Amino acid sequence: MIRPRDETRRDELLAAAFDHAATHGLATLSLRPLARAIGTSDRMLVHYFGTKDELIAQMLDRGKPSIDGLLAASPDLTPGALAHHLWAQMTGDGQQAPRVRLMLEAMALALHQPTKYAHVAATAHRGWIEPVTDALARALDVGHSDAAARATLLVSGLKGLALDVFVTGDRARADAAATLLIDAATRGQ
Amino acid sequence: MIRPRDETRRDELLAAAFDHAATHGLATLSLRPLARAIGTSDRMLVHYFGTKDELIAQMLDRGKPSIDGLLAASPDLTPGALAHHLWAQMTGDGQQAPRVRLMLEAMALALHQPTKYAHVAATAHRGWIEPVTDALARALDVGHSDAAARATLLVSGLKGLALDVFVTGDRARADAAATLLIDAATRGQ
DNA sequence: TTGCCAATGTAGCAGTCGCTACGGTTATGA
DNA sequence: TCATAACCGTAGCGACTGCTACATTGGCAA
Repeated sequence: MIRPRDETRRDELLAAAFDHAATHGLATLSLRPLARAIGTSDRMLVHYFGTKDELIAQMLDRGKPSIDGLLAASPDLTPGALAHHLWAQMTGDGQQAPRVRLMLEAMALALHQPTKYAHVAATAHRGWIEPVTDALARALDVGHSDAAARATLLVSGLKGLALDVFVTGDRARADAAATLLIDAATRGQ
Repeated sequence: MIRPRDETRRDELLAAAFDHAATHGLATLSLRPLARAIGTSDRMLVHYFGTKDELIAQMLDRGKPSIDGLLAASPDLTPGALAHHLWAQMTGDGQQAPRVRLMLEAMALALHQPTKYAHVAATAHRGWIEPVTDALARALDVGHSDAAARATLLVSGLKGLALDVFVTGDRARADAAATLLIDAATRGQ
């Protein structure tokens, strides 16, 4: 190869595209407005990513590891405290909430466009379920299958509650439900 | 008025459009393919409904998944048994599942297109939360606020789990999580 | 230095979008 | 009966879609 690809520029564009999608949504995403917003052209997005679908797949893949940081950042907290922290991050004003919204949108779009979104949505979703399963299995000293059920209750249940709070804005009701859910998922035996 | 509007035809078209949207999704819905599929023309959809957005709003309003029927049909079941029945209906092959999927999609789309979907999504959502709150308050003899938290956990939590099972296909893990969730939501105090 | 190829701009293609203008047909209340 | 408005087909508008062809520039390796 005479001249290597500019991977740095590519990563910059992917990050900017992800941020844009996280705040503006996937369903209405189109190349020209996206490119204009992040300071490039549709021509270049196709140049770096091939197709729009490929760009979306790589964007969603990029947003996946965000839960590892949360789990690793506070290894000494109890599972319950960690889960409450997770819930606060999912529904708060930080940078996690837009990612959660993006994943929820991807999962919902996968319902009727499986070939386009199902794989990336499932991959991204498992990227949350599996680390939480491992963490719960360790912290609660339960079997893998029990831990998987608890992790599913935590991650998917909290996602449903997050959707509720995003749409209805009724935070108090959702907080109470989240507390019930976290108790159930982290209770011994 | 010389000739009255044909409300019958309008209702037929609305029902057919709803069925089509429930199986093919909202995000990619467009007038021409929809019209072709239900035996009319985009011209007539605009004639009867004014705009595409108005058609969508009326479709979602019409197709609110009806939990009332489920609650009224089996008034003698325990809340736990009712909730398991609800879970089976949401994720099964009956006619509730497509409606649930449509509502999930509408809620997800409302995240980033609030003016277009938020009202219908929130309305449909409250149409589930409130009856379940009342039913739980009666059956468990708990206060309204406690019942609201439990109802939220049930309805929104199960929606999150349903999204999980739709996307990952891992029904066993989701069923186990649903059982944990239902226990937590219906346990006495 | 030179030759290759990534990077990037400009135009444009074929298709779809929501929606409308126009005109003809049909049913119905007056 | 007849005027009027609903009904409905055909055609098309302007905007947008993902994507591509073509040309030019510029940096790196040989």
